Amino acid sequence: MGSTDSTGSSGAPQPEPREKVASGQVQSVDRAIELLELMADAGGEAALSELAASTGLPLPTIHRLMRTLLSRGYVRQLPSRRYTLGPRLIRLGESAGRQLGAGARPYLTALAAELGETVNLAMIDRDMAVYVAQAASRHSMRMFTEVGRRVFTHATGVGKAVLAQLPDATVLEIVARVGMPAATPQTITDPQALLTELATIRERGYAIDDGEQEIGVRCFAVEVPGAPTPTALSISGPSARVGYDFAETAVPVLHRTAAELAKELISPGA
Amino acid sequence: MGSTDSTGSSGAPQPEPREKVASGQVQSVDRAIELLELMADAGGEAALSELAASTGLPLPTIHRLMRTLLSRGYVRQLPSRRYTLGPRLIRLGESAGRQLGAGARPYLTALAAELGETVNLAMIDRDMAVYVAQAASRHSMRMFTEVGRRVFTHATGVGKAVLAQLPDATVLEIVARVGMPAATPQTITDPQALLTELATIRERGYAIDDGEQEIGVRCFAVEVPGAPTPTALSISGPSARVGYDFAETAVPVLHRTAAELAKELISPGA
DNA sequence: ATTCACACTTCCACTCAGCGGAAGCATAGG
DNA sequence: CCTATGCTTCCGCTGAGTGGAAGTGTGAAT
Repeated sequence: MGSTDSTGSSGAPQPEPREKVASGQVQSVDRAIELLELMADAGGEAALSELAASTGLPLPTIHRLMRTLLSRGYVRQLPSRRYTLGPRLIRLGESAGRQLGAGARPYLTALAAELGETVNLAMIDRDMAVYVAQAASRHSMRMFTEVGRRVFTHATGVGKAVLAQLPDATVLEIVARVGMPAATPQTITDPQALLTELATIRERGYAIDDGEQEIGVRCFAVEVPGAPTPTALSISGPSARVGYDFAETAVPVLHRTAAELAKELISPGA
Repeated sequence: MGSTDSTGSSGAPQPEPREKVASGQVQSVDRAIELLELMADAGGEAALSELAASTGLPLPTIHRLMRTLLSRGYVRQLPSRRYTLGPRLIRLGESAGRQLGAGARPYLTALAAELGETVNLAMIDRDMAVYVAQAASRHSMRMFTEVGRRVFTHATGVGKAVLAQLPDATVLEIVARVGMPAATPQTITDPQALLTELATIRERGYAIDDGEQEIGVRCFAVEVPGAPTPTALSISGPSARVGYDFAETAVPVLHRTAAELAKELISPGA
């Protein structure tokens, strides 16, 4: 992205660039996606008029787009005429998750088995980090997988490991957009402190999250080098079990696995 | 696919009705969705030219659509320039799943606890049944949830319970489109036999799947009456534990829960 | 029971977004 | 180095998409 901007200097009688769809893209598709996202933000349900209010688009336009989504099963319509996200999206999401976590799973499972703690793979999605695969340790078998969950980048191991792959300017843009809320007293909440931390991470070769996301949980994370989308691999567990000495064992294994994962992600099945 | 073929004979200058998008819908959105679906069918990954071949659309058109999806994170692009489904879809699918299984989960969990077997909620999606929520029994804790999985309607308890809510003509259309492959020797593979079975289900008030999907697994399923999309609730387990006498206990509870679910699905949180 | 108000849906003519043929680039293979 | 293949950009034409206005249904108020 970051395409047609910053060159607003010329005094040409520009007809107001605004926040239009980046050129070379399809307006109606972009709008349809915006509607889906809005519904997701609203908890998966919305009325037509609510969508109109949020987007500023005229009702007939939205209605037509929703009809299209409806016929494809991407949204459903309740008897109250309100819309909800549809069953077909589950399938797509599953497929995407499988694709992303595809070759990854065996590596993660092996890693979790070897180190005995929970392993996560996450990549950046807009301004957040999204978990795309997980191998749980036997200790904490959770009913609900974390896959699909989005977390702030500044407050998690994987998040910081991902940010460390980006230029500082981009990092600042991200935190400017989404902010840096504190999840715990340990969370980094200052942009400059974050940049310093990222420099340390690049130097050291791995990120540490020491109760910054959840008190009592420590996490070591490394980048997956050369992944198509900035990606990170982490291992985490209770501070009691996951001490700093644990890093000496874990980090080399993480790096090795990350390198293998990189190959797998770039040319699947190769 | 199968679009502009076979009718090469007539010399009439017919503007060719074809398999157009139903009127009042948005062509480009429909096409974008088709691309996503194709990618999912192809295992989550495809090259531009493959998509062109499958859809019959010209390359530039597809390229533009993919660019839009790309910028929204609905697809990613590998260094090989091939496309894969993107991380953002996971989030959407999660949200859709949460929405669909929303109020349902507590009911399912209670039901699973009360009856001690795995409970599933499924709804129809095109020509298949898709699981939208599950509460597993303690017996068989699976690593991978079944949520999102799509199954044939004719070979499963939930499937048949869903079909029983549809007119025979619609049922025949569905099986004509997707066929009736046998999952086990018990699977119903004849359309007429299926219609007879559905009549029995409507009469009896619940569906039985006796090893038709998987040998040794029995399942009782009831419709969720008045759901916006035809939906069914089932309980299933090994034939050894789930005998026919079990139905006497289970079915009334299933019916009661289904009725409660119906209310919940129609007006969430009410 | 009747009216009113609101929200959704359909209609239709204008027009600009989207389309796709053709030309331009990269990248892999010879 | 050259060729082949497949992706990407360009650009003028046009019909798909748009959105104002009118219609319809539903639920609340009187």
